[in-house]
Amino acid sequence: MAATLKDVALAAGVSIKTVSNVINDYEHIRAETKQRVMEAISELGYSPNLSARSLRSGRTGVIGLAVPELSLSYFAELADSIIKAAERRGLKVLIEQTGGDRDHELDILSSPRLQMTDGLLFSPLGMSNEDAHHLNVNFPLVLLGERIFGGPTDHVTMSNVESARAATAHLLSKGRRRIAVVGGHRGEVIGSAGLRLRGYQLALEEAGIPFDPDLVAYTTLWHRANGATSMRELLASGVEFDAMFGMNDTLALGAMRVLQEAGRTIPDDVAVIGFDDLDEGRYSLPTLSTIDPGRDEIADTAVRILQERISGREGDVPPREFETRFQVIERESSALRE
Amino acid sequence: MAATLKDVALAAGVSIKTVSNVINDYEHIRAETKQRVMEAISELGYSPNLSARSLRSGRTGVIGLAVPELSLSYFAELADSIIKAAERRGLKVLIEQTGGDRDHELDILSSPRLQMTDGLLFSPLGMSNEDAHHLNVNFPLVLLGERIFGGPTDHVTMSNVESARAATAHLLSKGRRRIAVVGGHRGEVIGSAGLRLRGYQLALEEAGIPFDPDLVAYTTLWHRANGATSMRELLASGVEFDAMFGMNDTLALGAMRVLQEAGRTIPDDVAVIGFDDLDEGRYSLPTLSTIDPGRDEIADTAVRILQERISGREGDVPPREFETRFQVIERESSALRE
DNA sequence: CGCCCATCCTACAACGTTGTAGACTCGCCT
DNA sequence: AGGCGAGTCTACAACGTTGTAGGATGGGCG
Repeated sequence: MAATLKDVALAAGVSIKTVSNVINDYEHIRAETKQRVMEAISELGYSPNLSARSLRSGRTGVIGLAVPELSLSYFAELADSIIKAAERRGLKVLIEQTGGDRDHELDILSSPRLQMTDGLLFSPLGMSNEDAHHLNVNFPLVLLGERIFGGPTDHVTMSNVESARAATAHLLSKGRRRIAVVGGHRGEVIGSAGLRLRGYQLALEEAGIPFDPDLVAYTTLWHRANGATSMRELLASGVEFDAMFGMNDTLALGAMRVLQEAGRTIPDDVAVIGFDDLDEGRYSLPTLSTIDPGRDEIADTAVRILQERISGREGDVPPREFETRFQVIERESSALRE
Repeated sequence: MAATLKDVALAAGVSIKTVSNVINDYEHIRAETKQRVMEAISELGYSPNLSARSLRSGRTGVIGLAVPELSLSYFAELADSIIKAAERRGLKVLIEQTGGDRDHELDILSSPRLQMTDGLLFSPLGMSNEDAHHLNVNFPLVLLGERIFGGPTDHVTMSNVESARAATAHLLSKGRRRIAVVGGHRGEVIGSAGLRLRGYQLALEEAGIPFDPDLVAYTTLWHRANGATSMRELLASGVEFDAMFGMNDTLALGAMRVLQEAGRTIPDDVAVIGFDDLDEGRYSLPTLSTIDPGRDEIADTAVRILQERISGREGDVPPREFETRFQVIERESSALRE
């Protein structure tokens, strides 16, 4: 059906290798020959068979991206950034959803299906630091996220502790002293929840405010529903607070909704800040203060170093850690006179 | 590096074709031989080279999905559903972002890069009905969305007219008579905006209410910002209305936010309904009434018929149109005594 | 004049897989 | 006994591409 090098070669009266050379911009070709080949190519509508090319070269030009779910806005926006970054580097992205499930994640690391790709950007949620050794795979892998640190691969992550500290400090700077936290994971030390909670505690410590465990609401997932439920629990518990730090924007928005239902005014009664800088927070009522974790920078760095590993130039460079710059974004939900 | 059939064959003391047969579950193999091969396979950690396989078979097991942007929640949730539907059928999904740009869209239809896939799910935004002939491509293609009707390919779409009519009828049933519309596209007949506006008009007609052009706010894109801007314009224009139909949830949420800023109570002053059933609308304040367009059904149907076309069993079946079932979902933003 | 080198092109093999054709062994039927 | 079909396995070619080795031509230089 589709034209091959052979067809073009026949039409142009040259060998297939010459056609291949034309396509690959080989230098030493007579202008006239080149022209003739080009004409044959466009006449036959030839375009190279990528499977064959990749069989020969060992490269597919495709990278895999494994995330929990695209319906979680954070990962949708991350995927968006990554696809754009990959496009700038001539790569395509194949997306795999793990559902945040550990078994599914481990599956992907060992699955042969992934061989249609040159490397993998991997953002686990179910795996924990003890699973780090599973990252020892024989294909290029760049780890994203906050579940595993010190693993055997390159790792790109946001500055969780620092930025959570800045978020908390921001609320403190508004005169708030009783800051609730929504989204903790019980017992977690490493992982977004653990790290961000640590940042929160550090900020309190700096301000000389004792940590009150009753102010922390724990959730399993970080969906809107969990934010809502957590906030209901906090309110029911009767604990007092004048601010809230949502471990991500989605949680914060879910919680904010419940706060308002309960008649609390934001930011006057409760000042709120989230984390992730989702587009959604720009149009909520009130607009949501947040941490911009530098998503584009994460995407760009991740794709760049994955490509470096794929090209093999860095063969024996030891695993590297990258932390991106963050920024506190003040919007209405925390806009109080300082 | 990686083991090949040859290595396995050598280790098991059989021909490579026998190994291939074992892998492909060929019937007539002695149990003992099979066992020996299996052992060699797991010992060497062999897994088939998909590029070679796809060169031989002409299939990659990957389908493409071209959408405007994943950061638009609707497309993120659509992609989520499609990836899941594809997984159920043993397919992987490669995602391409067009930015809703016509040139980029046309590019994809002619691009050789797509040859790493067996077929394409294509959701254009920039192309219009006059571009329909560009869909005449030599690879399996299933069209999604509302930009092009009657094109040369299979098409899966939601019931735009019917569901917009139902949405409008819902507001009418709440006693509302002046229903503003946010998200019109000037002059558009075909396309989500055109069709949904038509549904709106049909509902009015049925209720014997004259159509007032001043109630329609036009936008270019359907982002939150556009919903917000449109609503500001409507308010500034001084036109009176007691309800609003947002052509999608994102617009509705952006507009709702402005309405509330302006001191209007929802749903008492203005009843609101959107379109898409985004997760976000479940946790907004107030929660957003909407149309569930049957996203999972769209995804499932689209992947199914694409796979049918890929398998070629339907060689000469003419292009088919599929319309999914929709549902009106009433939430707080339109919850009035009837 | 003869040699060498650059230019331009070609033949062939190889990447790892699967389809095709066929070899060989049995047991069973005629 | 001979033939036939089913079961088991193998050799070979082919998918479309690119790397390698090398052939042919012509110009420059000793």
